[in-house]
Amino acid sequence: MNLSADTRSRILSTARELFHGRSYADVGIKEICEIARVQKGSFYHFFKSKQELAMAVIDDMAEDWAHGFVAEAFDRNLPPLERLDYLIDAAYYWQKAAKDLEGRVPGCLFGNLALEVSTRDEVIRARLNAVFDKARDRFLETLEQAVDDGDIPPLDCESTASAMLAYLEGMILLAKTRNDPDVVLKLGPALKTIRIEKSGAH
Amino acid sequence: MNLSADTRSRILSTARELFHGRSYADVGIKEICEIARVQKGSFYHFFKSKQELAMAVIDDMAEDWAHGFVAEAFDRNLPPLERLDYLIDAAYYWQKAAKDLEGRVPGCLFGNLALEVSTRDEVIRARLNAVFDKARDRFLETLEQAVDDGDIPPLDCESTASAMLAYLEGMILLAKTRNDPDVVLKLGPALKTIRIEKSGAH
DNA sequence: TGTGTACTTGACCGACCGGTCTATTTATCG
DNA sequence: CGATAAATAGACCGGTCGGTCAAGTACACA
Repeated sequence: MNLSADTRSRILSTARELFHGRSYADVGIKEICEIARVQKGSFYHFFKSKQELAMAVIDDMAEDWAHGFVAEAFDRNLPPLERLDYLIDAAYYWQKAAKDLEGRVPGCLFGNLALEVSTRDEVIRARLNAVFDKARDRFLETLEQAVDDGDIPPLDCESTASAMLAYLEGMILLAKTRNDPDVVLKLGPALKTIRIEKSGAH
Repeated sequence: MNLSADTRSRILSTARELFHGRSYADVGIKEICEIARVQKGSFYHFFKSKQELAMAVIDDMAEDWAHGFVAEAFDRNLPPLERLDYLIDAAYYWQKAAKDLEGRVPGCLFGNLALEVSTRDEVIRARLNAVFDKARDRFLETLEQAVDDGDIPPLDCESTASAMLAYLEGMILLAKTRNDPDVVLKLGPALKTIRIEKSGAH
């Protein structure tokens, strides 16, 4: 059980790194196995297909996110608007660290997979969609508290939360295309300016 | 010359549709040739590699963009802020039409390619970067005029222009992941709220 | 009419893809 | 110990990938 659990997690983390650093289609199972020092038979003992591996990778990373820097950034003890600053910082340092290490800004694994795979694989698309929904909920609760605290005038919290998520992904997309993590730092401040008014009151 | 030019453009438009609707890696040269009714030898007479085809597709679409709906949306005779509304509308109808036709929101070809390919292919990445730079310039001139006209208070036009581009791409990414073009419509209004202050005056 | 060039044809190539299969080793537990 | 199942090993499979090539056809201009 111990050894096998280790094998599985070695596959998982290797796949995660490779998918994130390159792309889903570009990384083959053979390569994953070689780097994880696992044989193909073992691989298919734990994952019945590449698609299932992708799902596991998504879940794994979503889990890490939820308990990692996202949890920190969206710390409820922080003033709501300050959380957004933390988030930008975290996103920046993450991309920066990856670039310093690998030479390339890898972007957001979820965004990458979404654009690469979601027209071709409905199952993966749905999973990514769920991850984005959870991320949006973090923005949502932050916005609601900010409104409650009087930090910002009332607005359509749900739409604005989605808009902020979109902006975050857009920034990272641009940073990846420019291969420059500083994009996140430079564009970050605009996150807090994003507003969608309540549809009733315009 | 006429016949061959037709062959080339048939390859180009077929590849464009397929790349946009699915992904770069998922579409093979064989399939492109079959749909374009062209033999492989002819294909390699016009394009010396799949990479070169991708470059041509990017240029082709960027050209169409520049003279198509982007030119209309960024019409200098329109009030600056109104142009942004046009842009959102155009983006929405485009995604909507594609979904009605194919059942899937295809997203933005440039964004799709950027996230799929830019960690692996420096040449394509650079080209996509140039396309984004041009798009940002459209936002830039719009913002500068809006400031000149007194429509909005002075701000860091360049950063804000990039931020708006990021937001546009982010919206489309989300719309694609949700497979719902309405996302663009719902999140569109926030585009105009995006602001990055001049770094001197904060 | 001959000749060079642009274009087309489609068979062919080695490499690699995701995935299968059988045999064998290792851990678990009575 | 013996039995059962979990895990590993790695050869193997059909199919597809991007790309090549030799042979042919169509058309320019002399």
